[in-house]
Amino acid sequence: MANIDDVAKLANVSIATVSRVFNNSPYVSEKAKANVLKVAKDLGYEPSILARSLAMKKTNTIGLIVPDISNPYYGGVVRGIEDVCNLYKYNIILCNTDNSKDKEIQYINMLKSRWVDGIIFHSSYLSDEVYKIFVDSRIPFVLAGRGTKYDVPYVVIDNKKAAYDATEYLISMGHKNIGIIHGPLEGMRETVDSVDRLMGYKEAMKKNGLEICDELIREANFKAKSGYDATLEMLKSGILPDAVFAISDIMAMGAINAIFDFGLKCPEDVSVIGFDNIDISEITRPSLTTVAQPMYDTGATAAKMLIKIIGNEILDKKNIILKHNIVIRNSCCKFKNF
Amino acid sequence: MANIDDVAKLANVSIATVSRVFNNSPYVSEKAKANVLKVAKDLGYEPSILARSLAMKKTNTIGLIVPDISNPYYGGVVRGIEDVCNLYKYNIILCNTDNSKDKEIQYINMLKSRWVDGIIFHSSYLSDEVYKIFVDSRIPFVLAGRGTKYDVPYVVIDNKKAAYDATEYLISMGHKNIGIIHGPLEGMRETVDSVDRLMGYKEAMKKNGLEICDELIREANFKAKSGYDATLEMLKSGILPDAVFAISDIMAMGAINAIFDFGLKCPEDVSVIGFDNIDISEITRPSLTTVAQPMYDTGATAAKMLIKIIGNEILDKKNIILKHNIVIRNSCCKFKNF
DNA sequence: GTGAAAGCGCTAACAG
DNA sequence: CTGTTAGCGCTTTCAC
Repeated sequence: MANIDDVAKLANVSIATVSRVFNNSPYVSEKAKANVLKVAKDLGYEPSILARSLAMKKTNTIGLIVPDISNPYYGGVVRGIEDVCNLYKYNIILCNTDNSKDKEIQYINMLKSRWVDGIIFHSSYLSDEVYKIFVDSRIPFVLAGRGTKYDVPYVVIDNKKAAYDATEYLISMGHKNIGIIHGPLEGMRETVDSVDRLMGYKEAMKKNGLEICDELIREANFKAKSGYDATLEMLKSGILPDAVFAISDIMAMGAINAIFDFGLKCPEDVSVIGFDNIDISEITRPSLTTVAQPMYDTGATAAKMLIKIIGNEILDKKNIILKHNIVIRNSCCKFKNF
Repeated sequence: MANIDDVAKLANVSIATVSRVFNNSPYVSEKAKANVLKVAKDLGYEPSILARSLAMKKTNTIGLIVPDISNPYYGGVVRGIEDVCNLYKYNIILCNTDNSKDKEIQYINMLKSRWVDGIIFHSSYLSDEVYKIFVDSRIPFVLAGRGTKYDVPYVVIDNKKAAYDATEYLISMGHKNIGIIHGPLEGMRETVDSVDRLMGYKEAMKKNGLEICDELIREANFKAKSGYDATLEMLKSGILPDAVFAISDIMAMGAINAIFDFGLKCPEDVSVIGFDNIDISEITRPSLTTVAQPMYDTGATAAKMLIKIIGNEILDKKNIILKHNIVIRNSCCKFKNF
C-alpha cells in the first residue's frame, strides 16, 4: 500500500503538505491540495491510522468489556455504544469475559497496551482488584449497567426503585399475595441486581402494609427452567400467590408456564410481571407486562460520557441513573372482585 | 507510561535486548532477561502493541462487519468469532452496518487504514461494489453466513437443503397442505435466504408428489407481526394448511398466535416449524420445532479460516457448509388419522 | 549475547 | 503557504 512518502514524491511536495491535506489544515494552497488529493486517489492512498495513533498518542479506539455478547441484553447495550462511537469517529474493540475476573484483567491489560483512549466496562461486579487496575492504568473508563461504592463514572438504572414500582403496580391492581422470583444473592453473577430488586420488592410490600411471606420469595438462576421450578414450588407451598414478580423476562416466561401446568391461568388466576423487556416479550401469549430496561440508552449514554472524559470535558453528572418504565401488556390483570 | 527506553536505561542494556526479552528470543542471557523483567515490572512496563504493529506491519486485529449486533443471531456468531480470536491472540473491531452498503464501504476503508490483518464480513448480501473493494484492498477476508458467486472463502449453511428437510419433516408426519411464510424475495435484506428456502420448500413438495398451491405461499418481513398477518391471511384464504413452515422463529411465533386467534390449535390442528433455533424457542408454548442454525460455529469456523489465511496456511476447503439440524419440540405433530 | 542504527508511516514544531 | 526534522515505541538487520 502506498504511504505518505509515495504521495509526496509523486505530487512534488513534502510529506508535511500531504499530512496537512489529510488533516484539513487551512494552510495549504488550493492548488497543492487538489494535486495531492489527485495523486493520493491514483495511488489508492489512505493514511495509516496506526502510524497516526502512534504519533499523536491517541487511537480513537475504545475498549468494550462485556460478559457475553450473545446475550441479547448486551447486544442492545453494545449497539448503543457503537452507534455513538461511530458518530464521534471512534471504533470499538470487543471483549467477552463471561464475568471471569481473570479474563477481565487480561483484557484490560491488552487494551492498555493497545493504547485505547478509554474503556467501557460492563460486568456483573466491579471487584476491588479490577478497580485498582483501572486506576493504576490511568485509562479513562466508565461503568455501564452497574454501580459501585467507588467514585467512578457509571450509568445504571435504579434497580431497587424499578422493583419497587413493579411491585406497587401489582399492588395497585389489588394483589396482596405477591411472590417474587429473584436470582442468586451470593457469589458474583448478577448478584447486585438480585439484591437490589429483592429489596425494592420488600420495601413496596411494607410501605403498603402487606405481609412479606417467605414462602413467596424464591431464588432461581435467571434461566427459564429455574423460573419454572421456583414458581411451581411456590404454587405448591400452600400459600397461593395472586401475582408473581420475576426479575427477568426469561424467568417470567418460565413462571407463566408453571402456572399453566399447575392448572391455573395467567393472568386470570395469577398475574406475572417480568423485567428487561426483551424483544420477544411482546409476542408470547400472554404478552408480558414487564419493567423495561433501556439497553440501547445505557450503551449510548456510557459512550457519550466516556468520549467526554477522553476529551477532558467536564461531566455535568458523574453518575447517571436512566429511567426504567413499566410496559403494560397482557400478563397482569386486576385481582378478582377488585 | 514507561516505554522501552526507560526499561533499557534502568536495566543497563540496549533497547534491542529489552525487545528480545519480550519476544522470547533465545539469544538473551538468563541474567539479562531476569534483570530486564524485574525492571519492567517495577516500572509497570507493557510493550505497546501499537508501535509493535507499525514495526511489524501486523496488528493481530480482525475487523468484524455485521448488520446489527443487537440481533441475537449475530450475537451468537460474534461470540464464536471472539472466542476463537482470543485463543489465537487476535482482537476484534466491531462494526454495525444495518446492511447499508455505504456503511459497509465506509467501515471496510476504516479497517483498511487501521491495518487489520483480516475481515470477517457478514451481510445480507455481497454486492459487486463491496466485492471489488475487498479485492482491491488485498485484505484477507471471509464471508460468514452468506455464499456468493465469487470465488471467495465463506462459511454458510445449505439454506435450500435446510428448507427441504424442514418441509420433508412435515411431509413425513402426513401433512399435505403445507404452507410457507417466507421473507422478501427482492431488495437487499435477507433476500438470498428467502429465495433459497422457498426453493427448498418447493423442491420437497414436488419430489413428494404434493401440489404447490399459491394460496399457501406467503411473503412476510421477518417480524412477528408480519408472520402473524401472513398466516391469518393464509388461514382465511379458503384452503386450510395442516402445517406451516415459517423461515424464522420469530415469524413462526407470529404464525402460532394467528392459528390460535383463528380458533385453531397448534399443533393439533396446524403444525408449525420455524427456523433459527433462537434461545426462547424452547420456552414458548408450544415449544417450537425448528431448524437449528449453528450461529456460534458459523462465527468460530469463519474466524479459524481467516486466521489460517492470514498465516498463509492453505485451506483444505475454501467454502464450508455447516450442518443444520432439526430440533424437534412440540409445535409439530402427526396429521390426524395418519 | 549484545548494541547501534535504520526503519515502520505519520504528526508537529520550527524555520523560512 | 511549504519544507525540514525530530520524534512516537518498537523490531530487526548487521556488526562486534
